[in-house]
Amino acid sequence: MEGQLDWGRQEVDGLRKGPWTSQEDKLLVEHVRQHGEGRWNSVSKHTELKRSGKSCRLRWVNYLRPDLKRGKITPQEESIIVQLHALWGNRWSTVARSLPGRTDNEIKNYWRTHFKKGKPSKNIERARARFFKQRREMQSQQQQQQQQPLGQVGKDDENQHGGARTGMIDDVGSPVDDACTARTVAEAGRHHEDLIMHDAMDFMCPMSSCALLLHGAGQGGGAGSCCGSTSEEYGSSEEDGATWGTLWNLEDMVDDVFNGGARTLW
DNA sequence: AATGTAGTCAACCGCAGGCAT
DNA sequence: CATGCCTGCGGTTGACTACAT
Repeated sequence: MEGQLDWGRQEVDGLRKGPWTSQEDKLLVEHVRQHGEGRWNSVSKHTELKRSGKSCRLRWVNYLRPDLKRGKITPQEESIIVQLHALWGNRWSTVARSLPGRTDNEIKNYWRTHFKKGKPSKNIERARARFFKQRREMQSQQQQQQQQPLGQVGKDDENQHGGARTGMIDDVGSPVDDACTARTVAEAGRHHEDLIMHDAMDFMCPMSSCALLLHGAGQGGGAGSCCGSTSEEYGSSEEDGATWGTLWNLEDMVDDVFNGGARTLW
C-alpha cells in the first residue's frame, strides 16, 4: 500500500487526504500509545500529523489497531456475517462486534462484494437456509417449553425487554422480516443493544452465541472454532470442508447453549 | 502482450447522536 | 434549553489487483 501514486495527496485547510504513509502511521500509533484512543481531533495538535480527526480515527480503527485480524474472511466468519446481517441488517458495527479482529468497514466491503450483487455463494445460501431452519426448530422448541410451567430462567430478561422477545419469536419469516424486526427493536433504544443482542443470539442460533462468547473471551488466538455445520453441508471447497468438519460442531453447541451449558458465560 | 472486466480494499463524505458548555 | 464540537456509523468512491479474453 505504501509508495502509492501522489494522486490522492491533496491538502485542504492544511489537512492531508488520501493514502497514508508509513510515517503518518507511525505518528498515529505513537500518539495512540501515549494518549490512548479517542480525542482524534487533537492528534493534529499533538503531533506533526496533518490529518483530520476523522481520518485518524478511521485509519486507526480500520488499519492500525493491533488486534485486527488480517487475511480473508473465513467460512465461519462468513456464516456469522450472514446470520447477523439477517438479524441486524446493515448495522455493520453491530455485526463487527461479534467478529473479533474484523472491522465494520471490512465486513461492509465483504458483504457488498459477495452478496450485494445478487450472487451469493453456495456457502451463504446454505448458511441462510440452515439458519432459518434452525430458528424455526428452536422456536417450536421454545414454544413447547413455554407452554410448560416456567422456571426462573429468563424471567428477568422477559421483564426487561419482553416486547422485543415477543417480536422476535412471532417472526418466523424472511431475512428481511428478521432484519426489520431487529431494527425495530434496536430503534427502541440503542442502549438496550447488548441486551437485545444477547436475547436475540440466545434465541437465534448457537453459532452466533458462540461468536459472542469468543468476543467476550477476548482475542486470545481468535480461533473461531465454534458451532456451525458439517463439511457435507458447508464444504464447497476442500478447505472449507476441513474447517467446518473439524472446528464446527453444531449439534454439540446446540446442546451446550440451549441446555444451559453456555448460558452461564453470559 | 495488451486490453477489458470484476473483485478487493482503503479512504472519504454526510449524517446523526452524545456530550460539554 | 440551545448551541457547537466530537465521535461513530453507513454509504459511496476510486485506485489497485487478479483474472479472463
